[in-house]
Amino acid sequence: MPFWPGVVIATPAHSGVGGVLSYRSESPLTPGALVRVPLGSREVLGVVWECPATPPQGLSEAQTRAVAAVLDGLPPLNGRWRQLVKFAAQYYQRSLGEVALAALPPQLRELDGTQLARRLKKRAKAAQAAAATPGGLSGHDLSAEQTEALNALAGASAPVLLFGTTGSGKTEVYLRATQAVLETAPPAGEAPTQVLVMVPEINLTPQLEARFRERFEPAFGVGAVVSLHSGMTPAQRLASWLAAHTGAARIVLGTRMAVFASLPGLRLIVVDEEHDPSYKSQEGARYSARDLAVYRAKVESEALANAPHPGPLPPAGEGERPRCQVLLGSATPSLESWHAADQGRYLRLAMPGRVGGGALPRLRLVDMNHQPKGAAIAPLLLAAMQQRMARGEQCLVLLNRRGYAPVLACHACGWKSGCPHCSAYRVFHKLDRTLRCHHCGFTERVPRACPDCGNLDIAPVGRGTEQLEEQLSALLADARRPDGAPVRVARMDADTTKAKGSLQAQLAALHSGAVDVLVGTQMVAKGHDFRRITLVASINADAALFASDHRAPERLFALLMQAAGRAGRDAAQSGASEMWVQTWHPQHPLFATLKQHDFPAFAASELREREIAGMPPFGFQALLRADARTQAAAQAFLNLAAELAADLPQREQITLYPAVPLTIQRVAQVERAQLLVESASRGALQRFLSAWQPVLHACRSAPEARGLVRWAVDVDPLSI
DNA sequence: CCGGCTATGGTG
DNA sequence: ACCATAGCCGGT
Repeated sequence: MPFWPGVVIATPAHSGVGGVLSYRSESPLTPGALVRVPLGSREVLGVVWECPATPPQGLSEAQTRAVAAVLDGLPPLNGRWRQLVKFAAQYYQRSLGEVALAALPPQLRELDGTQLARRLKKRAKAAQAAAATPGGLSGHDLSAEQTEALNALAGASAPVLLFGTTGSGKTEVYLRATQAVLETAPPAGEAPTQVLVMVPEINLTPQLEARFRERFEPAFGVGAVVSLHSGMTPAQRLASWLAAHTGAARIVLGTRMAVFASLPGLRLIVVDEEHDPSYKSQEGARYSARDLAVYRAKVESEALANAPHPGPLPPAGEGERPRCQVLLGSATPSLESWHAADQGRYLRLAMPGRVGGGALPRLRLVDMNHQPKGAAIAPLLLAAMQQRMARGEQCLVLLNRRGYAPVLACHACGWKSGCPHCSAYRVFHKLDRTLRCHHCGFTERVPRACPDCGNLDIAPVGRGTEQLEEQLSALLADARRPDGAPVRVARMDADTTKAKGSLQAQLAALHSGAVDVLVGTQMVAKGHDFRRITLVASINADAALFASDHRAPERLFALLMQAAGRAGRDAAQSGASEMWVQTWHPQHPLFATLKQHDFPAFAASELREREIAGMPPFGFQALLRADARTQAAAQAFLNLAAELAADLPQREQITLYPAVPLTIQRVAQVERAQLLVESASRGALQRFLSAWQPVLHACRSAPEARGLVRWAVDVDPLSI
């Protein structure tokens, strides 16, 4: 008496109903079990989604093939995990199998049952060797604000938005909240309790991992804390994933991909810097790990593991403490989360003070209209920096542009260093004498003379971190530290940190005091704990003020706030810490709220504008993106898709905008275009997009779209 | 006339 | 997605 398991595999949506393929098996298989199944001429990894005892409709028994192997050494993926995957696939318009398989470590696809058994055995052995040594957890004193936040968190039934200023001790709150969860014994027969902590960038995992290990390994054993991100080797990723899946790992730290980790005992999800755009994936399923974290906590809290659709949450502050909580932390929350808190869907907890009572740096605006022409750094700012260094303090100088100059130009004929493959300029990198395209990677030696007219007078236009480093070194050549030594300027950006270990080395140099001035891109603004920095300067932030992207102001506010947070972390020095911002528009209202460190006022004003414009979080958006050999083909695909949407359900609640080229129209010889889809109703948008999907598949092979390379739907896009 | 590359189709 | 197959140019 055979069974007909429905299996999902890593294929796009058009194959089979919902992407579930039926196979045959002599014994019943548990949903969530991992299997190897034949597909055409090869064998692929799949996840059992259902296992009916009746044959699938419309298929004869002869048309179904037998499951090749069951990876029965592994416990099946539970119903809550499957519900998360199902939701993500539906919401972001991808196939179930694609999302499910992307959520599993890639190495799992290559292992057979025996190899897997060996890995699991190795894992179990390691876990035994690393058994916890009894003992308490070593923690510091908490501030009153931290204590209050933790108490409120303990009773919260809704997602919690921890609005804590830079230096307010959010990480300590995460650690204590984690501790409280891990110390709670699970009900008999249930998996050991687990916590997921997400950070926006791989760079930020090592220091966080160190803090969590230090705090929890003594009590929970080596191996209780694991990381999960794309920078790990396939073997490491598999090991971490298995540890999480089997419950051996109690804490998983990771980037956005970690939201899909199998965590059978999950009781708390922390999303640090929840506003960070890195949580939104930009390829494959374009999911928001922050939004999925909120959804996942809800699913994990459902009483029944296999409940098909989780119900609505009670209002914030009421009802039972959920089985799994979610804690979103930021000094400058996303407007989406802020609005959710305004509406009472999230519980907002504020920590406005800095640990140790230090003050936030004072904002000083430099009006660039009244500065000497061409000066990178205003004289007043330079003088302030010199004073700091004379006192043995450090300065951080932010410029969001790597390389020496964004363009190289010929003064005789007007040639510019354009990229032959992209509609963008190649950046001049002086150190290795190259022109590099930051979009497609195309790199060439800098030409000796203008390639068009042969003129030798080709010169950099604009300024990047390489040049700023050079200029600051020259300007500070005579500056001295208290010990009489010359001042040292260093640079930190993607170019100086890409070698393995170089970021750590640079951070160490800064901590040891070997560096006095650090020039860097936004990378330096993020999370790193700089102790002796008392002055932070932003050299050129204006571009973001007038960008057409409606999210530009909030990103600028977050960046400057975050950068400011690097200053004065050492309470002893914080009295006089300063944030300098050079701008051509000192009267811009953004700076008024920044000066007051008044994020709530900034958020309120941004939200008012969003509401008037029907923008998120008041309206809902999706993008249909197309890449093609020609711009015409890309737009033809989009226009056809729009035309053929005429009779789709919910069409009257949807606005389809005309197809337009992207700002950077061509990248790596591919022309790019997009079409904005808008609706006042999230549900209507969802139903429309689902119905549109088969139309889009059909448009793919339309003659006018000849040359189409690929297309994708981006739900809740970050930039439009 | 075979081989390599790109376009098209199918997978249970 | 991945793989297989069919269709178009170059060496011989």
